[in-house]
Amino acid sequence: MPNPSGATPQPLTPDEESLVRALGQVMHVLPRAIDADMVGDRQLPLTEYTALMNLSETPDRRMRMNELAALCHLSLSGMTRTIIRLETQGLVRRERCEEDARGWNAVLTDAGYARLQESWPSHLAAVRRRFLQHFEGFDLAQLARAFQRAGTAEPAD
Amino acid sequence: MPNPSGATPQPLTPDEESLVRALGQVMHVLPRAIDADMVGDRQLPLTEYTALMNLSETPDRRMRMNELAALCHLSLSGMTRTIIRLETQGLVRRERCEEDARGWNAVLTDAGYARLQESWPSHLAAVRRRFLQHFEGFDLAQLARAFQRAGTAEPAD
DNA sequence: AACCGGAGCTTGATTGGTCAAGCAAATATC
DNA sequence: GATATTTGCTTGACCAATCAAGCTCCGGTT
Repeated sequence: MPNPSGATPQPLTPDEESLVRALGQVMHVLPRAIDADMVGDRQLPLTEYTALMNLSETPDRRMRMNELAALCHLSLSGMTRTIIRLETQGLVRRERCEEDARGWNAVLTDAGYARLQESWPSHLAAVRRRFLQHFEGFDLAQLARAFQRAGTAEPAD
Repeated sequence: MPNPSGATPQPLTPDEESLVRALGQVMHVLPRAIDADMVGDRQLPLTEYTALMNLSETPDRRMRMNELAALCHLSLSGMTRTIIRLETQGLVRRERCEEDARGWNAVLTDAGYARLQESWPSHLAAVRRRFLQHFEGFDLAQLARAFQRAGTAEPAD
């Protein structure tokens, strides 16, 4: 706790304040909006989409639960549950891991791959329309680096 | 992704891609991190903090459920439940609205105000440390405007 | 003045996530 | 090589949010 008792810290400047508020709003609105676009379009909730996406980017369309969870920003148990949902839809199948019998691979099925192909354009369109569009003229790379820093759990200080 | 057959839309540029990914990470990590900082510090989860905050910014420390829900980016029922949690901690009290007997006001109690005073510095510090710090040198006002546009549910197109 | 239609809020059911405990396989230690 | 520890994943209990249905009250019609 950076502020030892007593003195109140410097408040935010108006610009800082509105940035923080706007980010709060975006964090709330954006996932729902993208989700809605996709559900309306190709019935894949964002979490499930992300899982399929990450699987598809792998050479043999399979990944260990641990790794997949990390890439999807999900807890391991959250991942288990997501994969179960996908499995019951036939979009993913689970196989025991050969070199470690404790481990499982989530494997993208052909149906899953097909579904992803269907969903991909509408996801992409939503991301552009809802987000990227508003950052034309910005230095995206610089912005991306700042967000990467902010997304890294522990600031070094 | 793996770009298959037919007329597929233009994929994202690498910079766009990393911005989107980084934003995804931030949206996941940041609320949890701030929440953790605060819980460790002054036991106020972010949602409840936001509610108290908004109440405190009002001239008479009270607000109708509807309005409060909107400001907290919460559904009305979500707001009801949050206020109930706060009420059982004695930080907020509910009063029937005078000019409309259907309505309720959430009212910040003295205890609530005190608790907010305690929490405020650590919240502020967390926001700075976890977020604002990484945007030094940026044009914050411009950035805020872009986020405001992105946070407005329907893009005009 | 009795009646609707709709507004303001709460409640019930469901969802999608978390954390903690459990189980089975792997690895380290003796 | 037997036992203890650790790892990988699942399961159970819980929690905070959502939506849809319900209740109460308002206000305009007639």
